[in-house]
Amino acid sequence: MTPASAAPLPKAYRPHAVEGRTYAFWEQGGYFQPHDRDGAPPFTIIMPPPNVTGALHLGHALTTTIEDVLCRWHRMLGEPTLWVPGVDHAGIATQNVVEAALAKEGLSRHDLGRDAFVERVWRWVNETRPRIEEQLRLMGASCDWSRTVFTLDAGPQRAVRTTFVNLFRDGKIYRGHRIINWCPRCQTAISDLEVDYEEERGALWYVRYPWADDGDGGMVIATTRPETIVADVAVAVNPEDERWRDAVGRRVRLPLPGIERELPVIADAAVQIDFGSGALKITPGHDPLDFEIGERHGLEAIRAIDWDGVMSEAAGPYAGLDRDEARRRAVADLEAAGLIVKREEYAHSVGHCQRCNTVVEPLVSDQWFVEMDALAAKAAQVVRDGEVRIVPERFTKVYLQWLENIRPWCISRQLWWGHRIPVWYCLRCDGERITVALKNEEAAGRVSDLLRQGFDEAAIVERADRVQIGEGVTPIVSGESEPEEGCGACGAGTLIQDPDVLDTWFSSGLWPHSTLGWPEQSPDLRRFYPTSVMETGYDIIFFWVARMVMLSCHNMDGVPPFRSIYLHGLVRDAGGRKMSKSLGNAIDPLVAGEQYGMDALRFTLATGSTPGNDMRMTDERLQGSRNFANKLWNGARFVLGELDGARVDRPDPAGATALLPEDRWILSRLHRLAGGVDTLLGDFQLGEAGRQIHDFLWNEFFDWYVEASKVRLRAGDRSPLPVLVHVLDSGLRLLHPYMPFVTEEIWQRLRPHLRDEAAAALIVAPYPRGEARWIDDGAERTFGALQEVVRAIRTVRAEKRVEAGRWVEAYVVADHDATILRDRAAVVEVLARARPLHVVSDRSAAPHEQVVARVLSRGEVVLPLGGLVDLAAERTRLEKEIAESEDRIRRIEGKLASDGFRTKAPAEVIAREQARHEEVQGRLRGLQSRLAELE
RNA sequence: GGGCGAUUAGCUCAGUCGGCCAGAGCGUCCGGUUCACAUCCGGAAGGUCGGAGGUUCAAGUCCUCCAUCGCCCACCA
Repeated sequence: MTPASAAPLPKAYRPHAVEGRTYAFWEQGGYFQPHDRDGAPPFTIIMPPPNVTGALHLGHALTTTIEDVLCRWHRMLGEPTLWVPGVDHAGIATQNVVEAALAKEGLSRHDLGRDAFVERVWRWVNETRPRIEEQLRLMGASCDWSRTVFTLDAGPQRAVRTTFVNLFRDGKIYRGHRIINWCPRCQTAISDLEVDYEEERGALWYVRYPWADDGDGGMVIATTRPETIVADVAVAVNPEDERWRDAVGRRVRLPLPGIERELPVIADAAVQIDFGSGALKITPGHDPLDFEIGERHGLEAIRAIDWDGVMSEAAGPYAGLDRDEARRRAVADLEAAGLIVKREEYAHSVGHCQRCNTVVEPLVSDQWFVEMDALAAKAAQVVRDGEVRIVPERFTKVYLQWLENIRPWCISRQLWWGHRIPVWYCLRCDGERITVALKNEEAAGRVSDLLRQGFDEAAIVERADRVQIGEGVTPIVSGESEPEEGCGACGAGTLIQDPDVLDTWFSSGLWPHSTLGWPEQSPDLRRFYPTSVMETGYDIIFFWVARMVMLSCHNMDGVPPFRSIYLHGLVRDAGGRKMSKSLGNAIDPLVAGEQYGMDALRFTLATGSTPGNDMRMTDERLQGSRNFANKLWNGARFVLGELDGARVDRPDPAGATALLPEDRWILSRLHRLAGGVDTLLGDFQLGEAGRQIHDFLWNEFFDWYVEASKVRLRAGDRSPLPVLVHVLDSGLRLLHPYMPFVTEEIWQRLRPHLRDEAAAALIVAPYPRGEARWIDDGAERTFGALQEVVRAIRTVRAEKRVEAGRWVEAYVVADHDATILRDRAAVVEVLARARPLHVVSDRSAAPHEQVVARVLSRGEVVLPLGGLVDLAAERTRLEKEIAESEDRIRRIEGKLASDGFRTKAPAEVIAREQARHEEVQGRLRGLQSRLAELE
């Protein structure tokens, strides 16, 4: 850190010269690590780990800013503060990026084989991960880098396996043959949450299914997916539906040519009577509702669409066609057969893969699931009981409703990048049902066949590239990398691991405890769990937040992972659109930081947002924040310049009488602010707190106190220095969480002037608390009167076009406030450029001719302006003000006269109204007598 | 189909136990080279707080309905 005596401060704040150096100073000082102080309870935030896939965007910047503000605040409050940084391996997203890179070389992941592909991803991750961490450093994130975690590190790996095994043994994880969402492009199952539904214009075809025993009639059935007719196994109607009562039990013929199948008509309450014709074709292989109905009625699920979205052998004449082409052909064939009764334009929502936007195909397959009911009940309970608080509160309802309607979570993904499922199968016991493709297409087939071809078991495991597990295979679940004892059933058979990996969110769900060492009972886990706040965007409340609560409660004996959940909104562009690379409207946080300074970016993000609401980011706002940093810099430059090497004591409340009114005023304002900020930050109202700090520093401290202090300083009186230094020091402390760089830089230069300052750095200097003994209503009122006089004179000057530099004589008629105005006349003179200032107690003591007067709330300002006075204009203005005052008095009197008000309003409010009444009355009298003079 | 949010000055937004004449930044207009700062200083104009009811002594704030925009959830064959 540059010593304070170094080069003089440049005229404008230069972020680049400060940020990197200051961050290094903090990091080397070890301030980012938690330090025990008097056994104070710790403050802990686990950072939502950014994906390794890319650069930080403004959403990350917002997260980082809010969490850093909270951490810096709590650190300055003296709490041992821990902010754990981390990075997420981001299964599908990362695999897609690396596969896209491979595709440019004309390769697929299968050309490389699993091991080589995973190695390639690791190489890429090792390049991008440091970049992301570097970006967090540039933002000023005060997180503990000695504890940084990657979701695929050994610790989290172990946490994932342990959780899987425990849930499996509890019967909460199981392998099931069920319908799932399948992305034909990503070639993997995805969970319900990873499907985005988009409204699409399509068609609803009404198709006649002829009776099996009577070719003329039949049932008319509406469908949006004629290509799935090939996989129909039944037709269902509602048991209450009178129209179809006689149909139940009969059979219809599958209407497409080339497939001979009769479909029983069944009754099921899930069928809606008022939709379409009331009859529903049942395709358990390709529709979730049909699958359920099929389960109830023991129907077969035919898979007519294959993993790649192409019709399978089961589709008969349509086999080999793409599903879209198959639809067109099916419609054409139905039309040709005269079986299309009608076609309606129809808008319905179609599921798309969140990652690649491909239309998702519901398919029946073998996947791993988590049974959620018990986990969800617990997660709901801790929120309902208030053990965990959600901010803003309205998201509580959203959270609870989701948990109450939860369904099993499909956690297996047919990817190579991620946490491998800790399950093995025996080649000897199950070799008839396991299919393996070996690397480089040496061979492929069932294990039993490969063994016959001469591959030994070890070679198959070693060279397995793709593995498919058939039905009925017995899983061997193990928390260790491989069960040493081998197959329990046959004793010694070679094992092959389940090829699937887990949904990324499974490992993310363990984050609050896996980062702290679980399943080890580590010192960090004991000390920092449960964490204090989970801060993230409302868009991942289900994906991540709810799952963290569920899995953490399960693993940590029912103790929820955090006390508060703070949800922020999305950052949008100037037009309110979501920022995205493809729209080209995304502001890169690092570019913004480069341009305006990181403090400016942070301040804009922190003060531009309110809890849970989206915000817009514009260059204008960034400029405003940059200007604020510069204002602070220059204000500090002034104070430091005046100090001239002096050391000062803090103002002493016991000696408060030695302080002048403006001193007591600014100190009172400061403590009022500090008290408010304390409350606001405790309630996660970062934006409001930041704005108040901004307004105090600029509009009160710099605009009024600093200007007022110049009166004494120029007269050689150094008595304002302790107040200037103290308020600047406190302001820097208050602002530090928001604008850490510029405040630390200034503070390091201010520190030598602070007598007995114990803190070595602002980042660990105590945060100001509002102290009641400094609150001074009298000083605030009297200085407020002084401000009113100054403003009145300034307004008159501006209206009358008095040259800015010219001094004018002024009279103030004052009664109550005469003392301060007389004592501090010099301040009024300088701020209003009015000299000499005569403070008189009666209007008659001020001149009447050729003057412009302003009636104040108490008293009057009179400026003898000679030829500038326009009597007619004065009269008009006075009449307008009189009318306003009279109107106001009428309203106040109406209120005071009301029985309801006098009997029901609090005494305090009544007193306030009465005082106001008197004040306006006084003002009105002043206005009237002034008008009378002009007549 | 259900739920949530937004609607306040020309623009972007604050306004969280209902209680001064509803605030800020930007923009606009007028005026400023005062030795911290033109990334600045002083002044001004500009709002029936989306609409209609209601509760209350008192409503931008609470309740009901409506309108427009946006979001989330849902097995819309």
